[in-house]
Amino acid sequence: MSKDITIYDIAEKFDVSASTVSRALKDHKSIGKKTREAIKQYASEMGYQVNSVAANLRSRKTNTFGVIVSWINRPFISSLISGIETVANNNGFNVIISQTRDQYDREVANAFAMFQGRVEGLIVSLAMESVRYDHFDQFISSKVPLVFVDRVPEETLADKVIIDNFKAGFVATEHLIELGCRRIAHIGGSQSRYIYRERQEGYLEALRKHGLAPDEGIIRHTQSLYAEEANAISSELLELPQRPDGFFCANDTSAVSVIQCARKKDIAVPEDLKVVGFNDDPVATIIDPPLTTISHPAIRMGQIAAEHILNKTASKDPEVVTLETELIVRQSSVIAPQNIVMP
Amino acid sequence: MSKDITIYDIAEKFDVSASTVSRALKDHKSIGKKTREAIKQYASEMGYQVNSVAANLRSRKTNTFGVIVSWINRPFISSLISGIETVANNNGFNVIISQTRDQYDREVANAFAMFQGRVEGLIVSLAMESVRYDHFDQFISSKVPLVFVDRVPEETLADKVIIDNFKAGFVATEHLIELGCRRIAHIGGSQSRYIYRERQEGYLEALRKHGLAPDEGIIRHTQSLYAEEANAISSELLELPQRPDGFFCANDTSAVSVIQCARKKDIAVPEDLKVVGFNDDPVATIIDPPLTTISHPAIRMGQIAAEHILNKTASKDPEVVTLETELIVRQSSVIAPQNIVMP
DNA sequence: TGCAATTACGCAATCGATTGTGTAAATTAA
DNA sequence: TTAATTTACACAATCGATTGCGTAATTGCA
Repeated sequence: MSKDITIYDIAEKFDVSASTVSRALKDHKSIGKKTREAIKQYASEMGYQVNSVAANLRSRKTNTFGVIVSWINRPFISSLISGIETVANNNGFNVIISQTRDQYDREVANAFAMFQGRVEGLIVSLAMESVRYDHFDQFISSKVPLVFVDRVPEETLADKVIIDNFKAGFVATEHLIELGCRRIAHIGGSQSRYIYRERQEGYLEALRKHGLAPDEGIIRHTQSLYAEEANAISSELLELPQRPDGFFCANDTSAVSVIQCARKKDIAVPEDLKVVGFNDDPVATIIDPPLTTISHPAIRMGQIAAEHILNKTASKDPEVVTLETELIVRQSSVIAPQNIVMP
Repeated sequence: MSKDITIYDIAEKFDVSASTVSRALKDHKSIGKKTREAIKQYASEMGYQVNSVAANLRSRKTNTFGVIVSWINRPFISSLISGIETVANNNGFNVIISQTRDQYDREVANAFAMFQGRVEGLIVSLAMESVRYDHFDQFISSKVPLVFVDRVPEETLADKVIIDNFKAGFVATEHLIELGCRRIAHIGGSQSRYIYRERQEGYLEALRKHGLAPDEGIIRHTQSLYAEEANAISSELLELPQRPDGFFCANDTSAVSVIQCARKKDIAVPEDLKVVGFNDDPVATIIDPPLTTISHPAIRMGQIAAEHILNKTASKDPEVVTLETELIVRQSSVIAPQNIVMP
């Protein structure tokens, strides 16, 4: 920031006061037409731009949203951010982003930095590790709009935009059962994250409904849902004497690992092993066979979260928005797929 | 932003001046030890946080970087941003992001918004459409550090962090030639983007070096390098009487399209058709056969760009940093791959 | 005890833009 | 022509934090 031109410079030029310039520039009617036009003309010639820092100080606003996510470079997250950015940008807001790398302490640090930065709204998808949420209390008590998305706390501390993870887990699992699977494994995420617990609960409920006994041995949890962990788990499970005939995975990355692992072991998918993932990442249509998975409306989720912040005027009770998902059936579960819209 | 506590509140409490509080809080030695400690103690109890807007106004700084990219939710871009964010965050800077959606007018609008927001540095990856760059002049003339990454203008208006696209295109194509391909098609990006022209030039140079005549009919350009366009092109080219025996694609998305299209037509990859992509997106290892491609150091590129901005003190001449890439050989080009490090 | 050297702070301007209130000058109405 | 309005703008405070300069009070030393 070098020596920019200010309203004082313009005021001096026209031998008027800064307040006149300020008003002229925003077409305030109390400024005479000639003066107004002359000032606007000159300002635009000189490339004047309001100093938003000064304006923000005066107005006590920042026009900025904060976003805290685990990693930006995950398909779901980057689409989420894309949705947030679109809405924010269309409404004159900036978006500042920080990554927790799934670490609790970074989440805390980032939350404080965002608060100090006086963001006018915060959108958060929790770190895998976090089990305490009091670093968000400052937003709530200061009435800064706060929206959790996707990886949300179980308690309703603030607005949430989510999907019905239980139902999705249930639908995915029932789909496998209806296709004849009787021994369905589950690769889940950290059970300290509500969404992964819910997906697992949905899975368990589907087993229960169909009279299948859950087997602790083939229900596994990973720290990160990364390929490495999923590879290790699937290669172990696929060597079991009683090998699973189905997998419900809490994300697509791990589902892809299962398929790749099965191929190495010459296990036919979907004939001998049916796999369902979660998210509908781009890889889902690339893997062979294409992955049956749960669609996850990332962009819309971001848009809705951003809109929630924009519309958050009165401090109403926390609101929970649940978006629809869909089971997208592809060849990793059946030979001739057909989409099933969730009721 | 509600009624936060300010240094004036604290000053009143201790019956000192605001300047004393300000100095005490930053351990200025000219403030007596007792006063200093008492003030700091009280400030932290009250949860005082400096109003960075006010501090920024006074210091004429914003501690903010701007980033302008085409789409956040592309693997390369989101990794780039991840790298930028990491460096910025570690140095106390915020990152604000905007998407051009590959539209020139949005790029212009975003550039002006960033300038008005007084970012202290701007990192840009050009929109596919942009052919004029004068909306960046304001940054240059105001000496706001400006770094172009990846999709850069041909002229060196400002710092650039790039890869050697010509060399990469050359290496990729020569790889195909050495494997016996004699009729190599190219799916390129918009030729108004320098990087895609360079990739194509490298491709052409490899053909030339090996005495192969380029065939305009199998050199195609897409607007977006999206799957749809690439599908149409590859399905057309693979129906040609003189069908190509190799494809060099300017990104992985289109290379994947080629492979999928070939499979539909029962063309064996790599036996009857060898394919090389660009970027090493996650899908490269998921597609079957895994895709031979050019590694693209997205995260490092982002880090370096951010570091450049941090270190930009004197207004030196524009600097160009060229990062190394690597041809990553996988089964889409040879049965038994082996990596080739580019010299 | 007297004077110089510290110590410990306060004052006031500054960073630009904004806005409520006040007031000359110009215009209108009577 | 004079009083009543309007018109068109200036003043000054405000948003919080920062900082150069100045000064009263305390301490040190001879």
